[in-house]
Amino acid sequence: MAGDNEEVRQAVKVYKALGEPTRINIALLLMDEKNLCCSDIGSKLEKVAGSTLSHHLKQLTECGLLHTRKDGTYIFYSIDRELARRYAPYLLE
Amino acid sequence: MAGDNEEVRQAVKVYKALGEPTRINIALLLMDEKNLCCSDIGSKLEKVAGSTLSHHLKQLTECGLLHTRKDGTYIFYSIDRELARRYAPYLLE
DNA sequence: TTTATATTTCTAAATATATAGAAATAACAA
DNA sequence: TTGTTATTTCTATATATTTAGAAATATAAA
Repeated sequence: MAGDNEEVRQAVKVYKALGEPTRINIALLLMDEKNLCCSDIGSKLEKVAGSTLSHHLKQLTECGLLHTRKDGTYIFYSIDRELARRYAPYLLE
Repeated sequence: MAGDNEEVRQAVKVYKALGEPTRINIALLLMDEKNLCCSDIGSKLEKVAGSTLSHHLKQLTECGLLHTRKDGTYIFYSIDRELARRYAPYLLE
């Protein structure tokens, strides 16, 4: 079927990542503020355990939607705007 | 948080619907061919039970991405291109 | 070194989803 | 009416996901 190619597989991953309230909110947060670390993000959401947050950030990163920059103990997350534009430009509004 | 509004809730539903291989393939099929019934779609996918297909079509319809038109025993499905353009213009490529 | 902070990994439990067989419903055809 | 086809709903099961506590890792600060 159509989806047996790499492109569609990535689209599925991206959409699966965005198809969950906490994660789409993380993406929306990062559209506004370009660099936030895990605990910044945690403080802007309501009551999420660190381990849960880490899990969500992993999914968003693994589908290619987030990039990371390590700085000391911190990891700063940012959106791949190119990819957002491609698959979900709705986020850019 | 940001996602506590209707718009974001619909985005989540749409992305959740598209974040699954069978369903994104159904959406892609319907981008090409404007009106297909349940069994047409089934014959273009590989081995899906009717009940499973029905379940997927329900999700795609409930998030607003598909419209239905009943004609006798058949139900014809079509994409809401407006909504696809809004949330996932990637489908239009 | 000891302590504190940021984040991840491990583990387990609760919940959700995908899947399909069987029975039900609906519309048409013979 | 009886039979046939299209689709859905019901039910159950297998699999995946979400969640978070606890332990582990990594870096920096005192």
